[in-house]
Amino acid sequence: MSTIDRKAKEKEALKALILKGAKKLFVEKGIEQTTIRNIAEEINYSVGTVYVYFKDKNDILHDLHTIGFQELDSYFMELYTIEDPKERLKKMGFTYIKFAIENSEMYDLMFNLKAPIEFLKDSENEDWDEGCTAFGLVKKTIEECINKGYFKGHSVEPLAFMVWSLVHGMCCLEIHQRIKNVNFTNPDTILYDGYNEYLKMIEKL
Amino acid sequence: MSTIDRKAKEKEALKALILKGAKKLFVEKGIEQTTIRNIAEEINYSVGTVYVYFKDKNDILHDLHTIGFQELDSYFMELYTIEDPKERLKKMGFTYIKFAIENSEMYDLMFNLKAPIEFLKDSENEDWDEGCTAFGLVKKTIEECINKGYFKGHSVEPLAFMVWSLVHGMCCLEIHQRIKNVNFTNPDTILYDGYNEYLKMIEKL
DNA sequence: AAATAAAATGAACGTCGTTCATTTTTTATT
DNA sequence: AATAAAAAATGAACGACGTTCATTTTATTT
Repeated sequence: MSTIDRKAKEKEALKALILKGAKKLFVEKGIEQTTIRNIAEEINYSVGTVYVYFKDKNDILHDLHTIGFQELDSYFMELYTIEDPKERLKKMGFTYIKFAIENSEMYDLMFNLKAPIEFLKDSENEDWDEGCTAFGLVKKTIEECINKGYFKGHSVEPLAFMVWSLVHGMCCLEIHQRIKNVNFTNPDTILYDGYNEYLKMIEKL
Repeated sequence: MSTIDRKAKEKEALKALILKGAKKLFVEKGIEQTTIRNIAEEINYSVGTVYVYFKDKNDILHDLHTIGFQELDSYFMELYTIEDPKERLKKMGFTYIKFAIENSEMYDLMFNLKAPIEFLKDSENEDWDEGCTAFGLVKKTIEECINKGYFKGHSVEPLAFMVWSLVHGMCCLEIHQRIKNVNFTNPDTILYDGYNEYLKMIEKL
């Protein structure tokens, strides 16, 4: 059945093509401003074809959010070479922020927008696997820190949640333009300055 | 000119009525799901009337975001009685989170959505006054802490930004449903547990 | 070459934000 | 009190959105 195999591959290819076109437009002009018609036009297919391969817009958004987590993983790759867990945790914050700034639309989709979560509700698996994996990395690193004697008096999950919230909050304020519109003395460096406070804090825990 | 005065008051009243109707529907069924037609129907006016009093949907959203900050102020009122700045900073985090959880749609509008910021660009005043005032409160409290000898080695603005980001991040993860979909051991108390880590952290700074 | 199956299509539906010529109501003038 | 002028309210209409599905086009099998 080589025909069936080829067909399956073609279907996968077109699905990937749609996602590629969608992502390009999302990055270019924002998720909200991108329509299904735009995506279809971008890849020279009709609107109807998009709906052959995806149930609805949420379906596209969910797949794209999964791709986003793969890209975040590739950012995190460089962290695996860092032996000391505390050093890794520090660098992780930087990498996370870097990803958010360089991929703000994708970041918003992954961590803020309703679409990917709404899609979960309609599917059989209600867990947010991508989030679990990413957060698991933070938890694991903090666990290593605690095992090494750092962060005395702290619990793994609550502390991991706090650290995640801290960098996530910075990223959100930045990408939602709440920083440059508040009169910081140094609005251009406040993200970096805030990250340095994070480093100092880690040392004091 | 009592007629003119009355007219002005009537205009203000109808504008407030539209905002009240809009807010009710926003809270009930979400901002995205609320249409101008919904709002008009809610207050028994025509669609056209809404556009007599507001330039567009962003205009409504911006006014509502301002109202949101007034409500946040009322939450913050209880903080003014706290003399010790460090104690006040701790409580401020709790109050902030409480507001976000109890007014999640308004919170999203105030701190995440593009609409209020986009509206600023089209107006003469580009500053985000509401945000400046709210953040000024955090800055002032931290400044008092530093003046009292706390937080040695830290700078006011970067630290204020970090603290704001920390609680903001928690609120965002919660209201965007990224908490309950990550397999926390205690998903129901993780917000509270995370806040407690925040308290411990403040003590160690 | 004909029959069958699969894939792609785009017109059409209901709804959205928004506009504006028209109607209704209120105010000012006689 | 009747009329003219001004202000306020209206809702049909527009283009664009996500989505559907009967129809057409293309590919595969007989």
